[in-house]
Amino acid sequence: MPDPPHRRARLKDIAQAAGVSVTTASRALHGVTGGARAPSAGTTERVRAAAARLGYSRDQLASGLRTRRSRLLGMLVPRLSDYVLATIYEGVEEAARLAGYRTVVANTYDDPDEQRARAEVMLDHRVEGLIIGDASERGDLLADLERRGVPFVLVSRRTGAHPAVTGDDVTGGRLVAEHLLDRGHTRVAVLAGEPYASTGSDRTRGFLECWAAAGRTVPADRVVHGPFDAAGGRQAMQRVLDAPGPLPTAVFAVNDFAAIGAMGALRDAGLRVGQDVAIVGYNDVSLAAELPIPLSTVATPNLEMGRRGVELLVEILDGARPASVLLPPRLRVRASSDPVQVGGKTAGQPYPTHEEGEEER
Amino acid sequence: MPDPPHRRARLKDIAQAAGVSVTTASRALHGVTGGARAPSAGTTERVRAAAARLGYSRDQLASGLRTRRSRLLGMLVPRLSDYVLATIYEGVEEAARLAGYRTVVANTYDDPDEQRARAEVMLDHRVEGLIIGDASERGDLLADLERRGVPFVLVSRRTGAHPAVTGDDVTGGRLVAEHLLDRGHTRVAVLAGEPYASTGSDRTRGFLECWAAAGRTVPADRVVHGPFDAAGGRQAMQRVLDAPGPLPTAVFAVNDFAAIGAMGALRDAGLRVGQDVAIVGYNDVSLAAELPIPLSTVATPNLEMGRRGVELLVEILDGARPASVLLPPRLRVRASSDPVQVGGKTAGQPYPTHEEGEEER
DNA sequence: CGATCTTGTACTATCGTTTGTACAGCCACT
DNA sequence: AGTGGCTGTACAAACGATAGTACAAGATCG
Repeated sequence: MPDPPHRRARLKDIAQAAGVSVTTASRALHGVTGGARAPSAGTTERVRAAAARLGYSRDQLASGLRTRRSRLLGMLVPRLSDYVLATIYEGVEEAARLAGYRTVVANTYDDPDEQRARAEVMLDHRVEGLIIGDASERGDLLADLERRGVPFVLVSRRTGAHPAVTGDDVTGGRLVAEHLLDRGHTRVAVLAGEPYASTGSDRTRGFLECWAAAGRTVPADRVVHGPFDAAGGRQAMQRVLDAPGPLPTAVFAVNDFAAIGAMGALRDAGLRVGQDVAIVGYNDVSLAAELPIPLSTVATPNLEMGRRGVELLVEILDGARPASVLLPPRLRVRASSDPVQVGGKTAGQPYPTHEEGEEER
Repeated sequence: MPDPPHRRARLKDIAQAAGVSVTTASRALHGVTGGARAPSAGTTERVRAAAARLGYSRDQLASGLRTRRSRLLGMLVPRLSDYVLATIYEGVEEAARLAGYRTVVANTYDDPDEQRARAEVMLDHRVEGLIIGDASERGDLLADLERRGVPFVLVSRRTGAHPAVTGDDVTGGRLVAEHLLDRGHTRVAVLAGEPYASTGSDRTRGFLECWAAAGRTVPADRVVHGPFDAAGGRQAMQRVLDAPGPLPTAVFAVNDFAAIGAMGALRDAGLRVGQDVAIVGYNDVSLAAELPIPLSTVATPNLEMGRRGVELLVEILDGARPASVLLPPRLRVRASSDPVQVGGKTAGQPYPTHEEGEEER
């Protein structure tokens, strides 16, 4: 027999069933705060039983209205179909749950207007804080939020002095440069991602600084911006290939998917990835190790980033002013930049080989 | 100068500023329903102006409490870092917004307990309906929801007679079988995905039925179950390669990421994808076309699936009993199953070639 | 054995919004 | 000129839960 449709039990029903007042029912079900007294053990037991029997569950809308606490955190991402951000969100969701919060998430497609609109909707829902995964140099949302006193943290990308949890992208870029220098490369191209995202620009900067420190240069037309996906990587790579001058022997793509797209473009141009051209990506997406030509890349602790983001935000909600967090990157060398792994044949001079990619899981 | 921290304007403040009652302010800001009368044009204008000036925005908690309408839809997914589900969610979010709803989403990791727990939390938040992207043969959540009168639709996977929006996976499997038969393959393996998910099992069934109809059989140990990701695909492929008997000349993986993992395993075994072994995936993820060896696959309209899911749910909320929707799949032949595209060399006998993969965007 | 303290419970106001109804003013009509 | 119909506004009661406080009963003390 179906229940009367959509009639969830209210606290009043529980109280009635247990023969107590709503107040007592409320206090029996959830710990007592403040100076009020707790119901007796017997009463508590009766209320609990009644609640279980009637399938009671608290109405979060009403509860939140009264307590002025939504226990809700909002997250903004460029888009969830981006594996990296989706993974970060998984970390956010997990940590938020542990901390007693729920989360909502919205795609902003890196559009400042969307970003603002989605943030406002979340604030209408009285989220207690925001986790911003799409911080960008454009738009004034962050300054505005700060002025209004809305608690927030950045994850993945940083900008300005706002509290952020990011990978140490400058170091990551440097690791890649060191690796490629170590393998004897001199002509290199960088697929640098979107110019407004710190992830791409920091990785690029770290790379170029290290490269320059080794006394080598990268011509300006060999640093190409483009979207963080396979199609974007393919296009950017194609632009490099179409440019005049000798082809690069190594490519650094600041994103694995862009790297995969670039692999396609290289192959179409008749070049063998890992032999004629080395390529290194960034993020170590789960796919990277499983590709036909496994992709060298830099691992970033994405789940961890999400978790730490929530922790930081919770600290801020508790009134602290925590410092930003930089998570260490880790180079994973695979066949795409290591001719030895690809089958022994070397491209040009033989490179020294050393295994760095110790797996963790 | 910072506003008094965290003090959003309430309707009362607007009313005061405009010199009217809260009632009138409420009616001026949002259309009037029922038998009540609308404020005059002048009043409405004054209220609107005050609201804009004070930066008012309705408190959804309070509003929802009073109206008993949260305008919130909940979606359950196995995990958002699964590209396919993330894309479906993008469609859901978009359509929900157009229909005046907001959405929340939760990962269930295909765990029945998580699934139930997350659904309950959403119902506590008074979501008006659920979009279930992780329907499985296990667990009794759906029957339970139905009994309780909770409106829901399934997307991506179907089960039982519940209203669902899915791809026509049986037909999709058949398309792949026809393609491989057409190319003259006789020995085939199927990487069939998780046994509890209709996506995998329907695609497998469609494939096997068509294959059988052509008078060919697939030995039981050539139909291997496993996770829908690259690592799962690699493992499943490895199991096929390790089995006794002659190697298959074609592989159907019911998921693109599994197909990519399988490509890795094949390559490790010294087999050339697209020449020695044909491989076809499923979903046409954006990566598939950009791979070094572009992957043949079956395109499923994922965004559309999400959108239609919301439409169906909204119809249900309006009291209708809409029929399930099957979206047509589309075969995209690329180099991984077409030796001509791979560079002219054929594996065994020459196959007829025909281009089917007209792009849309 | 009466006064005080403790303990458990209920009463009541409140969060911000919406909505049924009451009411005051105004116009037009007979 | 009196009545009826409109119109625009305000009052007050919800929605469901929580928190401060008041109050009744039992325990404890001199």
